[in-house]
Amino acid sequence: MQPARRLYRRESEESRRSALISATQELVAEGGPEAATVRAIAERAGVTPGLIRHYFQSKDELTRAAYRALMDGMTAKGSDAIEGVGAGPEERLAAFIAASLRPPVLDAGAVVLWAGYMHKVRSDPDLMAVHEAAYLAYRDTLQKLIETLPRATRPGQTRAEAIACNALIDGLWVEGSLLPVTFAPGEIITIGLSSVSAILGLDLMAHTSMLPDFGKSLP
Amino acid sequence: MQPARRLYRRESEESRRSALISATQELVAEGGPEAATVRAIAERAGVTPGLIRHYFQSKDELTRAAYRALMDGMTAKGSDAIEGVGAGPEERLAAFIAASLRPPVLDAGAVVLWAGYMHKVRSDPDLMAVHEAAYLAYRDTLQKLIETLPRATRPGQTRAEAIACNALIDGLWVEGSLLPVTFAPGEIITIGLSSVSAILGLDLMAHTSMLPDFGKSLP
DNA sequence: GGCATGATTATACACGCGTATAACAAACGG
DNA sequence: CCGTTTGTTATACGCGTGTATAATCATGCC
Repeated sequence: MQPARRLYRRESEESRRSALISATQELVAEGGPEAATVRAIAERAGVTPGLIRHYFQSKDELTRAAYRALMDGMTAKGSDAIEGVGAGPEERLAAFIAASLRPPVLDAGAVVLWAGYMHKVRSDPDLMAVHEAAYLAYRDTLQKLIETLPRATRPGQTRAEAIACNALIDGLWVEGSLLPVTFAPGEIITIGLSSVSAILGLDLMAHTSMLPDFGKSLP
Repeated sequence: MQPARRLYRRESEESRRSALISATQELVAEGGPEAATVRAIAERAGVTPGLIRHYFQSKDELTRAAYRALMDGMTAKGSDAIEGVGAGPEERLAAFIAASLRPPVLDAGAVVLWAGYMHKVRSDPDLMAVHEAAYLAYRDTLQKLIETLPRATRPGQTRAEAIACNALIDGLWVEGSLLPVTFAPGEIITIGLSSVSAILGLDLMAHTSMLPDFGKSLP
């Protein structure tokens, strides 16, 4: 009497791939890259290890797919934030910034996941291209939002401003996620909005009325 | 005739420990955390693997020591930058910022090293304390520099400004290191200085005359 | 200059990793 | 309802990992 062979259901290629990618992301976010072993990923995704090699040529390919999905998801969340919001340029910019500095984007797991892939990004040209595309897409969205503001600008000015605002948001994203205890609730968003305001020479804080979670949180 | 036993010299505990720590940092910077195996570290440090356990109770302890050394070194380089420079508050602040956005601090290896430890920082309370101390020390230096500026300030203002400037510098540090090709030489420093200027309401670019590598690099 | 000390090397072990391949069974067409 | 296909499981292999322990020899002391 040996243990019965495990029962299973056949599923679509798409659902299996996304389950494996999600499992990989979760494990890296929780325990760093070394926690995302083939066996752990399979268990998390509810399959046996061998199946990974049926959908991905190697573990490395799964890793790349997971990174691509991460970056796509993060830029998508930023774009979503400016979809439903009102037409005023300041409101749209404020919503975009706030969305990047609030869960689920502002999240320690996301930062650890992002950081865990960093060295692979530098050594793998394929991942480097993904990273660069995502970074430039985010920055470009930011720059376009900045260019719609009612201001007079010098040539080249908005590029520098977009780089600066992007860096500011990135830095707040990392620190706010890693040391949440150090900051009061909403403080990260407030600092982000007022600093971007200073860089661009306007007042985004006056356009936050329709932002969620923004009652009276200024420290 | 078997191969002769390897010759060696006895060295001080301090030199062996620092050699092992440096080897660890180099390997993580070059190939990520998984490249820093016990055997690779030993080879890089010019010893055999067993010696690591003679100076560190476990590989994990060596890892922690390497992270501590990294953070201490980075904050020290920032402090160094404001030592020799002139007494003007703006000049000192500008020198501090520029030093953080230039090699050897602005360096892809350093970013990869920093990122490689991130998940351990989150899971190990000891490393978390090191991270928090280093972050707050850096931010505090920044805040003190800001407070010496000739300006009128509201209570709590400089804290928020220090957080913002710190985040901006961090973001530029990461992006400038990871995508150096995307930026013109000196562009990162220029953007850092002018953005901090905007946040603080002054003009640091007028106080960069004694900065190295700052001839005519404004894009 | 021989001897004790312990820094350093050498060897071995158990374990987990990614990978390869064979056995099985769930779904589908006839 | 049987046969084929192929998604899925099961098993095994080789390798590299961190660790433990024994052997050795460089060094300082008397």
